[in-house]
Order: sequence, then structure tokens, then C-alpha cells
Amino acid sequence: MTDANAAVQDALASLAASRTVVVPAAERVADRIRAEVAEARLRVGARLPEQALGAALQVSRNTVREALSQLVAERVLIRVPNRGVFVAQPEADDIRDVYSARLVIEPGAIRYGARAADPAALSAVRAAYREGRGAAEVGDWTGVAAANQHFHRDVVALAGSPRLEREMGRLLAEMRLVFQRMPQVREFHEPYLDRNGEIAAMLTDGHVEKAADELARYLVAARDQLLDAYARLPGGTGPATPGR
Amino acid sequence: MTDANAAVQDALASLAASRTVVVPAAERVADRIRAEVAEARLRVGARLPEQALGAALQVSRNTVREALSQLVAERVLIRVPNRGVFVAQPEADDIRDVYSARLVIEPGAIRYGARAADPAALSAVRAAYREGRGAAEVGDWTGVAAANQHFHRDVVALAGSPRLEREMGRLLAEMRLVFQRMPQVREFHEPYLDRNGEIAAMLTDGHVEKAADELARYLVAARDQLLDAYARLPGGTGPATPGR
DNA sequence: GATTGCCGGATCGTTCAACAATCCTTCAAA
DNA sequence: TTTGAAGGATTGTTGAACGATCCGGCAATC
Repeated sequence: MTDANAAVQDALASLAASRTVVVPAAERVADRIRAEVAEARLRVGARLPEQALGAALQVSRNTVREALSQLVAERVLIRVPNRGVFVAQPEADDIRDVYSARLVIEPGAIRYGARAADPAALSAVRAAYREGRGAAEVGDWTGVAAANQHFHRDVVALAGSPRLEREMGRLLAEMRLVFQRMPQVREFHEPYLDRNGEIAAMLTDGHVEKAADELARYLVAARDQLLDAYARLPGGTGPATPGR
Repeated sequence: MTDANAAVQDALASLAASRTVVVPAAERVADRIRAEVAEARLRVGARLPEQALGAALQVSRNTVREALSQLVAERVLIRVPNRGVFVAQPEADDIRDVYSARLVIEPGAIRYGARAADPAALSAVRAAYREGRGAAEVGDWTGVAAANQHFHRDVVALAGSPRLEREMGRLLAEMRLVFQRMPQVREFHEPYLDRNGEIAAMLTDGHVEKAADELARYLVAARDQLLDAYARLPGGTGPATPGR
């Protein structure tokens, strides 16, 4: 390939990229709010008034509505008709449901996933475990929590299904909302770090059934620990959406 | 309980019900379009112009946009920025992805589902199989196809997770779009009817691992048969969204 | 005949203003 | 203390308008 052809190829690639970079305003607003929630700057139960949000972000109220609807579809927010949109506040039944879904998806991905024997996918699972180990060694428990999510995300990536990965992303976003109300990050993550390592090792050694069964037991234990802590929260576990 | 108390109770129940019956216009529009697609009156690739739709349904264009966005989030429609919204037209990669997801979720629900041993849930699976058997006996292959979807829906219900059931509903909606392009309903469903019955029997007999593994093989076979037929479609398998 | 450039029309994404409906809070009356 | 009414806030929807984008058709050029 000559230099002239390479230049044309570069220009075409750049043009194609520029065509995909234009992001509609509503999507930008949704991205922004999603990040605010994910980083816990927007707390569970917080109300997002359309008017104020439009003024703050310099977009019209209609655009805000579109963005909020997108996040409602992702279950990050919840819309109460005629009352407003709130950051979702998962309650005990939500936790049970999320774990019921994870209990099928995660061991299922290990046992039946199209990439369950793919060295690259397995390597990502191990890397996520090591990321958590590294964070724990410097006492960065927020980092341990993040790495734990990467671990579970990468387990589901064994499925080789973008659709399933997106749904898992939604479940993990809900888990982050759950943990917003849990100050004791260390308590909920430290006991599972070694278990992540064991599961990763079983996977690497090809013991998929053992790994799947161990992960199922792990998820049951984690769910029960969370439900126990939730039941002891101040203010109890009321409706999933508070008053304004 | 006296008659006067019963009347008050009735009135209160009626009032509570009326509070939940008010459906926002955008949601009614989305429900309407969803049904048109599910019943194949709106074909894959069809374009849905906002203006015309608003005039036809007597709602404003903004309300149409909200409804369309909801269906885009469900993957029933696909939005091409600045060009319009189209009924999604799954291509080969979409089929691969949907099956990769189902290959994890369905056997996973059998193996790890919270309701995998629940007699009522297992009874629903058997009933769906019998529904298909009944439809086949009168040559109603559309009915066989519908019963087949109920079968798979009810397998996933073994998970005991409303979130997972909703996601499965989306995957099944996509399968219906796939089959819109397949005139030979009988060919794609008849071979699997007996297999549905075998899986249901294994479940009833408590052979969950055998049932899960058989379902995985079934899904692989179904996927490969579909991909083979898709490759032979007239017009080939182009981009997932046609021109206007 | 094939390619390129321009123009017009259609319509999408967004904004704005307005209105009806709903809900919540506050205050006064019983 | 309870009930009812009024006021204010805001949500759901409508309609008009405008800028941006895209596509198709037509004419000019090679």
C-alpha cells in the first residue's frame, strides 16, 4: 500500500468516526445523570425536577424528559406519574429479584457461555480478581468494590452476548444503588475477595461445574448478608420511592 | 362483616383500582405499536414517521417520540439519528447474540432457578408444551409458534425473577421479528415440539442437569437451523436497518 | 454512461410557550 | 383533631417554530 492510499484510508476512517461522535443532547444529559448516580453524587431517593434540571443543564424540558425516560428504562431512576422522577431506591424485594436474576445468569454463563473456555475471557476474570487484591492491599475498599463489579461483569462476559452484558450492567448499576445505603464497604466485600480468587482458579483449571456451583453458593450468601443488613437500616425498608 | 362494611370495602377497592388505571398517553401509544409489531401487522424494516403517526393516533409529535423511545429501549424498534425510527430487522449477528443470551438464561434457570422445583412453575412448563401439542393436532402452526414462546417464557419463569422474565420477554419479542421473515413456520417448530415434551418430562422427574443440557443442545440446533435459513434469504443479510 | 455537485423537500432533534391535570401543603372552619 | 378549600408547584401533553440532517432528483461535466 502506497502512502497516498494510506492517507485516503486514514481520511475515510476519520470521517466515519466523526459520523458516530455526534451525540444527541438527550443522550448527553442521560450520560451525565447516569454518571452522577454511579458516583453516588446523586443519592438514592433524590428527586430530579424536570424544570430545574433543564435550567441547570441549559436544555429544554422536553430534552430532560427524554433523558430521564432513558434512565427509567435502565432502572437507575423510577418515574412516579404526576409526582416526578427519583433516583431508584432498591428495597428488600428488589434485592431478592436482582440476586435471583444473577443466580441464573452468572453460573449459567460459566456453565453454558460461548466463551467459557476462551483464554482471553478467563484472563479478564483473573485480572479483575487481581485488581481487587491490589486495592485491598492498600486499604482502598471503594476500589475493591469496583473490582468486584468488574469480576462479575467479566464472569458474565463468558456468555459472549452483548445483550446479556448490557442487562448485567443494569443489574450491577442497581447493586451500586443498594450499596449507597451501606457505609460498611469493607464488611461486604472483604469476605468475598478470596472466593473470587477461588472461582477464578477453578475456571482456569477447567472445573466449570465446581466454579458455577461455588458462585451460586457465594451469591446466596451475599444476598442473605445484604438482606440482613437492609433489615437493620434506620428508617426500615419502606416503599421503593420516598415522598418528595 | 356486615353489608355496609362490604360496600365500603368495595368502594375503596374500586377507588384504588381507578388510581392505577390511568395510563399516560405515551404509554398507550407504545402499547399500541408494540401490539402491531407483535402481531406482524408492522413488518420488520418498516419506518414509523413521527408526524404521520401523531396525526393517525391523534397525539402530539412529542408524545409519539416518547412512545417510540420506549420501544427502542425494548429493542422492538431501532432509531437511526436524523433518519427515523424503524421496526428492528434482526440480522445474523443479532440472532447469534440472542441465542448466546438464551443459552445462558434458559439452562441457567433450570439449573439454578429459585423456582426450579416449584410444582406450579413446572406445571406451567408442561401446560405450554400441551398447548403446542394441541395446536399441532389441528394444524395451527401459528398457534404452535406461540405455544413454543410460552414454553420458553415459562422455563425462564423458573428463575423466580421478574427482572429476568422481562428481559426474556424482550428476547422473545426479537425472536418474533426474526420469524417475520420465515414463512415456513411448521419447519421451524415441528421438530422441537417433541423435544419440548422431553425437557418438560425431565424437569418433572427432577433430572434438572439432563434437562438443562438437552435444552442447551436444542438451542444450538435451533440457532444453527435459523442461521442457515437466514443465509439463504432473498436480499441476503444486509444492514439491520434498511433505507427509508 | 458514470460521476459529481447543487437544490429543494421531508423530517428529525430541540426549543419554547401554554394549558389541563394532578398532587401536596397550608390555612381556616367545624 | 378532622375536614375541606385554596393556592402553588410541577408533570403530561400540545402545538408551533426553527436549525440541522439526510435523501432524491436534476443538471452539468468528464
